[in-house]
Amino acid sequence: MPRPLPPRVMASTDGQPDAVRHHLVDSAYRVIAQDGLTAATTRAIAEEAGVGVGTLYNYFDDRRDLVVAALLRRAHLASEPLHEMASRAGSATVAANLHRAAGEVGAILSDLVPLFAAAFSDVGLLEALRRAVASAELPHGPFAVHPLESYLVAERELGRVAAGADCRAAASLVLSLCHEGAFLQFLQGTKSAPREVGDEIDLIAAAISPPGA
Amino acid sequence: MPRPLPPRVMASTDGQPDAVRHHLVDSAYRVIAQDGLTAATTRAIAEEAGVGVGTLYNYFDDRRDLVVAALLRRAHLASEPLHEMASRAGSATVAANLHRAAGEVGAILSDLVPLFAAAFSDVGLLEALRRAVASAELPHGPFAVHPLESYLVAERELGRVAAGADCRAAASLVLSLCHEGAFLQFLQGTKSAPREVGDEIDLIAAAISPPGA
Amino acid sequence: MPRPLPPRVMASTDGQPDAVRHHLVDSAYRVIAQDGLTAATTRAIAEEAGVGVGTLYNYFDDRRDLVVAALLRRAHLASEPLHEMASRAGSATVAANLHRAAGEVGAILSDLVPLFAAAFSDVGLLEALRRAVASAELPHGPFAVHPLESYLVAERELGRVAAGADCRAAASLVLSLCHEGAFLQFLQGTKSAPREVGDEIDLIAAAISPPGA
Amino acid sequence: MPRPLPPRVMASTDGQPDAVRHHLVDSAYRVIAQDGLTAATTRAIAEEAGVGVGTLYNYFDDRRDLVVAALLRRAHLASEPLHEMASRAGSATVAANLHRAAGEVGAILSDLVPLFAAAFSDVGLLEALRRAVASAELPHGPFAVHPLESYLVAERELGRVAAGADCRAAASLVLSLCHEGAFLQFLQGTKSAPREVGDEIDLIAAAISPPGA
DNA sequence: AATGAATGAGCCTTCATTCAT
DNA sequence: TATGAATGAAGGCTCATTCAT
Repeated sequence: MPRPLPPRVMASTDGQPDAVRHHLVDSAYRVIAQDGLTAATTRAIAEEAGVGVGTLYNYFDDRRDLVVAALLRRAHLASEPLHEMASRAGSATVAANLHRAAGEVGAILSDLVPLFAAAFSDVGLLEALRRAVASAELPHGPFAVHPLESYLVAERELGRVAAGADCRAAASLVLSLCHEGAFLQFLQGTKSAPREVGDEIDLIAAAISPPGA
Repeated sequence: MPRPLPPRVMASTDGQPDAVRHHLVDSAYRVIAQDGLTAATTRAIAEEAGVGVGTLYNYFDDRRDLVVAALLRRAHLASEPLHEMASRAGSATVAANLHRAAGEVGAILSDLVPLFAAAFSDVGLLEALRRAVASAELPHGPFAVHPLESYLVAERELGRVAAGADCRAAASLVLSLCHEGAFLQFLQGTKSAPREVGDEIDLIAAAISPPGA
Repeated sequence: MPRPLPPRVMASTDGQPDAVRHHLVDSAYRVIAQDGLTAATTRAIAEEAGVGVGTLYNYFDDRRDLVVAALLRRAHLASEPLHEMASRAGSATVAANLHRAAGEVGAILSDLVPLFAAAFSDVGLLEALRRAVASAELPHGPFAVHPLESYLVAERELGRVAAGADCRAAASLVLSLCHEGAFLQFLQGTKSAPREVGDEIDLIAAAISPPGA
Repeated sequence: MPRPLPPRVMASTDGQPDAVRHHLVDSAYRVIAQDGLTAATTRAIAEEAGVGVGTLYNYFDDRRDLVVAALLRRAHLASEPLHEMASRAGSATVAANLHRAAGEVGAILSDLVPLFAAAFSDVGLLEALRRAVASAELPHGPFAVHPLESYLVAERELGRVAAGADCRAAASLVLSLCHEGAFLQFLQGTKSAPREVGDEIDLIAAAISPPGA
């Protein structure tokens, strides 16, 4: 007699399998984000989700599956806001927009880096993650280069970026900076001040500014 | 329960406590690098070292101690070559030197990033690592910024870098690039081609080149 | 990993959690009684119970919890028969009843003393035991003084014990005797003859007998 | 090259094998008394004794041997003062002397009971202890009955104890009382007040006092 | 298709004992 | 004969997974 899902879960998923999956994936993410991958036991995840342990196995083959799904879904959700970036072309100044973008990307990566980095501890998990990443993401380069590059290209078309500037490289540099910032901040402890990257952004902005500026 | 270390170990350590410690630390490193932190059980490390499990506890308080030592020692060893960088000022071209430096740093970080990132999965280990890092390393910024910055400053004094160039920011950008490259490469699998960062380095080199160049 | 408890266990517990708990507690008792606390490893207890090790942890927080429960439950069970003692007032002779009581208490303590004494070797266990004993038992003095004292008081009211006799002290002496007997017998080996305490009981009986007797 | 014993040990033993044995036995006792049998590891004992672990095995076959020796030697030492008891016959009052004896025996047993009781946790140790006890001690009854009985017999000869009194039984009762007191006090925690046994002693004293008293 | 008790492999750690020095 | 590093069996405990309900 398949008992129905508990009311609380039922309410937010309506029992739709996909919605339940998302609920479980989000619960897994929350546990990992809060207490680390090591603490993300099936029991902890089930508890966070408000379901029985066994239920997890009705939606995922095993714990690894669920964890990988949590990492990827989180990456997807987190990077969504980035896509509006191109629409800012022409407004404010290029340097200001890059600063702002760096802040936004930095916040996103502060979420993601610890998760993905943690996967480095488990070769099996890492391979599963690699397969998933290879098949679904990053077709042309590192995380989220695209939106930022698109923005710079748009600015170049507006003449606010030098005609010959390598927008891809510039975008890539900004992202690298954010990436490393997130990595180091987590390594040094969340309580430490976020890394200051203003000078580096300025340098990039200067490098691609049009000759007359 | 024979007294001396097994011949194989004896041969390479001569029974010197410090040499044995190093041997154990290196064994731990090899296991972690190859199979991930999760696989670095005391048994696996002892086996890799050719030693009984109990022996580990004659040299380290606990597994964490040993793992932290492995990470730090590796970081120390790996970053040593960087310090000759400043001596290259004036030779070849600045761009070429930066490309070369990026290659070297990239190789080093390919070693280190997976190790440190793996620690993100274990809150306790991470804290121990933070303490160790905070007390012994990185006094003025991210990993290894110093040698590269020193090199650029030297070049600036030689006039091969623009007088007003922000050497710190430039060095920091190069390192971020390498850092992210190492991270992504490991995420995508060691077999994948190392990330191409030439364009980004060129952009940086151009940004700091003296006006007339 | 079959779901239900193994048939043998299922048969005697019907799967009722409380019954299973009791089954485990009794198994723990048997191991401790037979082979000593040191031999009462989680594996040994699980084996005696016909259950997997992990199952123990579904019913108890840790080994100590289980052991304490075993000691207390045994004490409870063993001392139950004592409570009918008061009803013997007036029958037979006081001396005969004391002899009989000594025999019964002796048997009980032969069960209990080895268990509790064993706990003396483990400081942590002892403290847990102290807390349990302090909170749940022995409110007015040593183990089981009450029933015996009640009996003597009843006899005093019947005039078969001297009016001024200190029933508490007399009861306490009888119990001390039994206690030490159990201790020494266990120390000398179960096979040795139980200690002869007849003379001591006679002395006590004489001390409290009414003047005319 | 047999290094000599460390100076500190050498000083107090002069290197005499028997003195060294005693030193080790005493060290073992101190560890057991302070932290319990569980804490009496070979390392802890060796440390307390100021010698290397290996040295223990030059004087004892194994840890058990040493522990048994510690328990027995301590019992021997502790009960020595009791032997002067007989000389108190005729002085003060019998009751007072019994109270005093109870106090002294109680103190001794507070030392011994925890040690012997702890041995109950280890069947192997217990058997070794039984053999030792059987061969060397307690020929006629429980611990230290003899001195106390002798004292009472002497008093009887002086007429301060009833002619027909069973001195053995009376002595045995006093000892039982002390024994249980020590046991319970340890069970309830050293900090708890020592058990009050005055009334019981009075009862015994009254039981054996001469008719006219 | 939800559950959670049962399971046992496997983890980290301790410790009595040995033996080359 | 004193030493203490080396050893590995064994201990307590966790946790991914299964399956009867």
